[in-house]
Amino acid sequence: MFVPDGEATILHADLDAFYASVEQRDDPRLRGRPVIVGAGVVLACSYEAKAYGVRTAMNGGQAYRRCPQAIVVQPRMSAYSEASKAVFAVFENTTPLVEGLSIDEAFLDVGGLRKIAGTPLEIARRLRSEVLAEVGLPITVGIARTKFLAKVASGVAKPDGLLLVPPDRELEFLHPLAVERLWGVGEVTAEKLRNRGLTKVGDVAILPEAALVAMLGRASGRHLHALAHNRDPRPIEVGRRRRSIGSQRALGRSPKSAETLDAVLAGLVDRVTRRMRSAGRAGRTVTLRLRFDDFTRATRSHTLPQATGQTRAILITARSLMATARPMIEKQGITMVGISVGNLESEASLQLALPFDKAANDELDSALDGVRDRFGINAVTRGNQLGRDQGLTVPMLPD
DNA sequence: TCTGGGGTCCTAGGACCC
DNA sequence: TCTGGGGTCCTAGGACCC
Repeated sequence: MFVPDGEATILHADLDAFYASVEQRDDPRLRGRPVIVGAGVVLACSYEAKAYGVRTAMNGGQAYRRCPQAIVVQPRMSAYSEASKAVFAVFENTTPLVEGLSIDEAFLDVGGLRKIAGTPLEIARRLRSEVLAEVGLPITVGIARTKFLAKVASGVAKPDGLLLVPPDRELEFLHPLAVERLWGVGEVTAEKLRNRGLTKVGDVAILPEAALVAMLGRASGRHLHALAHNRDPRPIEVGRRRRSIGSQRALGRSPKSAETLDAVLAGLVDRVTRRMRSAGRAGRTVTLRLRFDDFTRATRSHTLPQATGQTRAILITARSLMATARPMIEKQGITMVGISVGNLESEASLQLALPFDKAANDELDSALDGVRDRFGINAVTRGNQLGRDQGLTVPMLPD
């Protein structure tokens, strides 16, 4: 039996049904009951709702048919972000080696803490009880020798679980699992594998790397081959920074005038640039994202010579991208518009190159407030089936 | 009433430079 | 007349994740 070097010292900590758990924590009437967070689409659902077949990203009508008695609540993003900060404080208190993956999950390396804090298993047990005691949320922890395996372990252990994969039993654990358990295998890849009779990780592990590369492309093939053989040398990366900041908005199916689209665009740019400035980031590449009636998508992007966080510069760029996309929009009917800014730099480097003109920017911000008021784009509400059935009107824009 | 909103990474072709 | 190889950046599209 192959026994890899090293010990299982990587923890993957993942909050269970995060948004829904925060709602149940804050409203005792929701505890023990099926809870759905989200308006037109399920952003999160409690395990009680999952038992009825409700899933994240399911549309509202479908969720309602599966679980009519579910309680639907509007998302409260600020509450989630606060809860996330509190949980990450517990992580940081456990070890300095924390790599955040998203609002509700992180890797922690607890190797080297044995003398002062105990074994990884002991540390994980304590972490779970501290998160519960201090933040009031259930959290699942997977422990393994690699990041990938720790994440698979927490996925298997959910909800409210703890699972350690001993280094001498890794393949025994991994190979019977469904390929969908592998990080990076979604619907499309799973279907390609299924078509060739590959449903378990062990099935994939039998194939030579070249066969997987031919099937899935170079990066995906190599990635999958490595994971199926349990190779994942990536260390914990502390202090990763975001590479883009964006905002998007669904528009419904009715036709949009050019003025309405421009107001929506201005609102999105305004929101994105405010977030950039408060994060102290500036960016060079502006991307316009569009979705059409038939759910096809398109992007148009432009890279500026200098990074900026100014509303005016980003808006001018966004407008010209929109102009190039005009014929497509008229032909296909637009249902979603988004703006994101990438190639981010920190604002400190920006200050050297391009002084920030606060007065001009504030002036533009207030002009944009006027645009928003005129078109009411932040006040738009659109009732939906779930909301109406609950006697609620669910706003499309929580802000 | 089918279809949020926030991200990451990879691929592939073309422009451009050396 | 024919004709390198390598590298970087930009743009557009696509898969995937939470």
